[in-house]
Amino acid sequence: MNENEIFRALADPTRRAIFEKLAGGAMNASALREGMAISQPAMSQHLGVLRSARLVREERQGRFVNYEVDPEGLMAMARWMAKYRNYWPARIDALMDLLKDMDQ
Amino acid sequence: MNENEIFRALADPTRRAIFEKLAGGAMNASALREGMAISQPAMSQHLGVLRSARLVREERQGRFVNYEVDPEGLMAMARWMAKYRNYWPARIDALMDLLKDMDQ
DNA sequence: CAAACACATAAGCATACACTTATCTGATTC
DNA sequence: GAATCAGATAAGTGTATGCTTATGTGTTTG
Repeated sequence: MNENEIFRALADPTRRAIFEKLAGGAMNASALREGMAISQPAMSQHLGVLRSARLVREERQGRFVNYEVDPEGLMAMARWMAKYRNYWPARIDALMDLLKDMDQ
Repeated sequence: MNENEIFRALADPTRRAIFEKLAGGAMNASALREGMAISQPAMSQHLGVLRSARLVREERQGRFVNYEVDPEGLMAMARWMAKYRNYWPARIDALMDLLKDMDQ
């Protein structure tokens, strides 16, 4: 699927920090920049990468663009992990089985 | 933690292919190369990256080195995902709670 | 409608990364 | 112990990537 984009997106620590911040609540790009020592274009580019990986989604609100976590990316990651559930400790194995069920 | 190494390691499609192959059963580096159009040094370098991310572990056997999936890397990934369990669909949420319990 | 604002895109640059071709290390076998 | 084999390491190279400084696009406000 788009595993490649997902793992590539998360391979960058700045993008993981952005994602983590968004996980704390939806925010626009300017608000995300606060306390992050990152230029406006860089933020925009990072958000673009996260968005095309479906880890994040946007919603225009006037002249602001609100960003929030998109569960789709996390789901795709879980589906990838589910393939290797035989390598999980026994207690986790049951969890992954359920995950697999969702794999419609 | 070593999330950085993990996501970086998995960002490369060749390394994911190697990991997937190892998930099918332990193998030495030469066996891994079969049908993979990859040079011996490239394979060795990829295995080095996967190993330092703890996605894979090795065991010397004579002049061969046997590689296998190391559950530690997958666990670390799951722990990362668990942080965002509030963004998972309800049914998955319960799974992630249990996962979090393992987080000793 | 002009200025200001939020954000995206363009273009250029320095570094990281995946590959290559040697070469080295360590183990086995004749 | 010399040749061979499995694998690691070294060094070099092209491309991807994350950044920068402009500049562009769309929206709001005076």
